[in-house]
Amino acid sequence: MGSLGTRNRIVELADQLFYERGYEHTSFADIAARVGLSRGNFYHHFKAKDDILEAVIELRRQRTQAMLDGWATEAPNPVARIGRFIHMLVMNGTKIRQHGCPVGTLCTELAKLEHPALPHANQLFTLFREWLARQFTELGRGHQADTLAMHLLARSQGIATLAHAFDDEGFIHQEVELLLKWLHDTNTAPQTSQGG
Amino acid sequence: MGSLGTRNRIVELADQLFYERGYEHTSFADIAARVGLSRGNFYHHFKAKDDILEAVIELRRQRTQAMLDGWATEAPNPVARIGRFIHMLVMNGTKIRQHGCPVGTLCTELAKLEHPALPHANQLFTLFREWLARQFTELGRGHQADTLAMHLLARSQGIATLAHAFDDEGFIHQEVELLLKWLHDTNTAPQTSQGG
DNA sequence: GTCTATACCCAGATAGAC
DNA sequence: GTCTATCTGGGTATAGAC
Repeated sequence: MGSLGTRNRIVELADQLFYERGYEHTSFADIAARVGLSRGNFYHHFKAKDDILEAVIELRRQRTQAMLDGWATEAPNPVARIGRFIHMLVMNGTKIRQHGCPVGTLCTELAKLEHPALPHANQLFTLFREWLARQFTELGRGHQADTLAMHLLARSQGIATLAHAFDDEGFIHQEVELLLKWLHDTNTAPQTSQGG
Repeated sequence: MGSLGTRNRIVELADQLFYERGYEHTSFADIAARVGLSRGNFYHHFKAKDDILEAVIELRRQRTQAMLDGWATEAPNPVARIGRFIHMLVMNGTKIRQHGCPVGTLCTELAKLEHPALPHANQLFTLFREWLARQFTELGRGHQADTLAMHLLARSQGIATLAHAFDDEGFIHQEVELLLKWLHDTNTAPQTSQGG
């Protein structure tokens, strides 16, 4: 219990630091200081830095899955569920302005490092992609569900990147309105249109 | 001339390495090895790593400006000019798939590092933003030119991020088609619409 | 202008006492 | 399980010979 608690605390705080400062820029000393542990004691819980990264990604994966499951049960229909995804940009607006999208920034960094954990991190994107595609399929858009999912994912990524770079919250709201309009049009337009 | 040539070579190759591996992950040794210089000799040209970064950003700024100037003279009208911007995603598709957008990935990394060169790097975004806004203004969209510019910039960023993460070239082509359609619709739709 | 040698620091990682 | 002390490597940066 004590051990598990400490381990969980490490992963929790490493998760925050990796998001705020990036993976490479976060040192053991940084995490240890925030947890309140000595550096030496660290290796009792994790043999290597890569192991902490894997644990952090796994934590994010589980939380993302739980969030998507929650949306799937709370929201009454696919349009409302996709609306929850879009609304996430507003809900997390402050964090996004400060640190960008946690998924996008991590995957981009790991790709540049050619880090072996990259495929694991990309699963976070895939989780959203497949969940969104499932919603579009339920809307009768099965033949282009993945295309629509990728389109929405890309729009969200771009919004997060620019809101971060320009530290602009109003921009998020503008773009969220456009996305909701797109979602509506996509559902009422002829089935051959992909939106845009 | 010898000195200037070496300095330019350093900046040129540092530019490539920062794009491929990221700024923090690129060491002096990496650059020196690619240039064919000893580490010691490096400090004859640049006192600190930050100085190389500034020089790289300045190089990119000048090249971006020259590219935008070129588009402004080559393309006969604003729509064609904006089309050049969109087409950049296809032209640089291979690099984008491998390393992402050079502007977006640099700004995101420097933001996480809280690096003092971040405002300088953000100028690269601003260069595109203002150039695009000018094109929309010429199309009679002055009252929402900046909004449209930001929208297009965000779409491009998102496309680059996902093409990078999923290493997917077909996705770029799909999305470029949607962007061209959006550009067309934006020009024919009533002036109150912001596109989407 | 270019090199070798080296100082210096901080990171990841280990050993072993308590 | 936690600590201090320490090793090792790689990074930035400097000094000084050629």
